[in-house]
Amino acid sequence: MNCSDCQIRHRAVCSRCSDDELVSLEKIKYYRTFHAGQTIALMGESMDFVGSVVTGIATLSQTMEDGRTQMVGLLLPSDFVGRPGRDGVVYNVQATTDVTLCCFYRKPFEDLMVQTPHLVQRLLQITLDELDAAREWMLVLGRKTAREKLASLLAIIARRYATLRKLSPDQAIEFDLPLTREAMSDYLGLTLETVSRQINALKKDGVIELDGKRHVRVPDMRSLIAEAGDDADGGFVA
Amino acid sequence: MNCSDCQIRHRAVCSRCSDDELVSLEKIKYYRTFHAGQTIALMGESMDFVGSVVTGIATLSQTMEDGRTQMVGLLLPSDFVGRPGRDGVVYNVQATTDVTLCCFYRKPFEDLMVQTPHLVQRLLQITLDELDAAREWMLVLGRKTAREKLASLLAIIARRYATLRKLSPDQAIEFDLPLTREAMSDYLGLTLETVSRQINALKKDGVIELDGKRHVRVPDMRSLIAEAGDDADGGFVA
DNA sequence: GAATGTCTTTGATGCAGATCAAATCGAATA
DNA sequence: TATTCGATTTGATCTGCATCAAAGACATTC
Repeated sequence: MNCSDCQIRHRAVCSRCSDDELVSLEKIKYYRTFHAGQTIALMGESMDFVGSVVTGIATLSQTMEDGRTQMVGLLLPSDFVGRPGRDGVVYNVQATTDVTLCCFYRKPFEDLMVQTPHLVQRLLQITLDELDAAREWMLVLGRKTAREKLASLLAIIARRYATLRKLSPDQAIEFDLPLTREAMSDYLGLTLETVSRQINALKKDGVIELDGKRHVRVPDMRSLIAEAGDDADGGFVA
Repeated sequence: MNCSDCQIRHRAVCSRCSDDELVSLEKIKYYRTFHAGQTIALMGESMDFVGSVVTGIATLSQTMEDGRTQMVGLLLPSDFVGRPGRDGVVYNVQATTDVTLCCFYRKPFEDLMVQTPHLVQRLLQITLDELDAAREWMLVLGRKTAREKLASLLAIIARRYATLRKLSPDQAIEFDLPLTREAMSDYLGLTLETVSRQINALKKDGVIELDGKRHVRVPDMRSLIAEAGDDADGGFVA
């Protein structure tokens, strides 16, 4: 399996590399899988690879001494993992579902960065995207109500699924929630009880449909986005 | 005035450039000042420069249609401004105090980026720092109490002042608050009344001393950090 | 030195979401 | 089919912060 075989073309690293660069990347590439719930990297440790998510979902989170935790990143397939040029990990990285990563050993990857400027350009753009997402998320955390927070999260996930499956933005979207109520609460700065109540409120109001506890159908993306308090086109990616 | 004359060596752009690169940067550099309260760039517009803050304080913020606003970035002297490789501005950039920017025209700057890989490396590191700060801030917004939020903000500002003035982290720090109560509330996802109450509570408890409404003295950084709920060494930069 | 405007403080009250507690559901296992 | 255990829902109550309202505190201008 080589880079262009990955089921999903990584937005992250090799999707725009030249053939030569792909060959160089191939040499330092390996795949690694983690089980649901498994820790990928722990805050304070050093991480010897960078890479991207091929399948599954992982999260980045921060924890206070007393146990309060806040998720600060949600990694879906094609997202980049790692901090090129730095060895310390500053958040906990955890597999939420089973996860396959396409990894590159960090040291040789960094050597490659020195040789191939355009790889660094690419990483800069990825990082700017992550920064935009983080800042959009700050607005959610700081200023939105619980209902708007839930709608925002569902909209993000729905949008990503639609993109991965190449659906038009108009049609109804259906997907399985990749997160537990608790993980959602960590994402949104709420308690899991509030998450449960708000999801069911959105269901009662017809904004979403639920089949079981995890399967969600969004009949009309626009009304979900309206609930999220975003302007029509807005809304962030990861 | 050339790049190395800036009162503060920009962490942002030219502080580690070679002489050649500095010469190239000089050619596309200019200074620009904004008055307190003035808008530097408005969301949706395009911005024709990147640069860094030489003096004064600027903020990045996002606003919902109904007027709720959340600050997503605080730019202190030496911080980088702009989004290399992109023209759209996705937040409002505003001068909080009078601000001097050291600007580089964006187009030629981007050309320079292609020629000088190490400049891109530098920008990647800057952006990773901003991302770390944004994520730390997400923990503040999502999980901290009003008192902890205030202590966190004061700690950030105090730390930055200490760094700029090269004070040892142990000694008492004194500074003028660069933000109004309202700006602080936008930063922290609170109301200005709550900000006022919590500041006065911290004063009453001896964590900070106030002289007038803006001048703050932190007799013991460690107790402020403890109030912020951070572990001793933790705490982010911008 | 009165008037005006901005920033800040202070008080009273209300409510969204937290907290505490106990069911209920569903999947996996025996 | 019964048992167990994690995930989720539901209910009752509490509380931290928002909201609404009004009164200082300063600086600036006339």
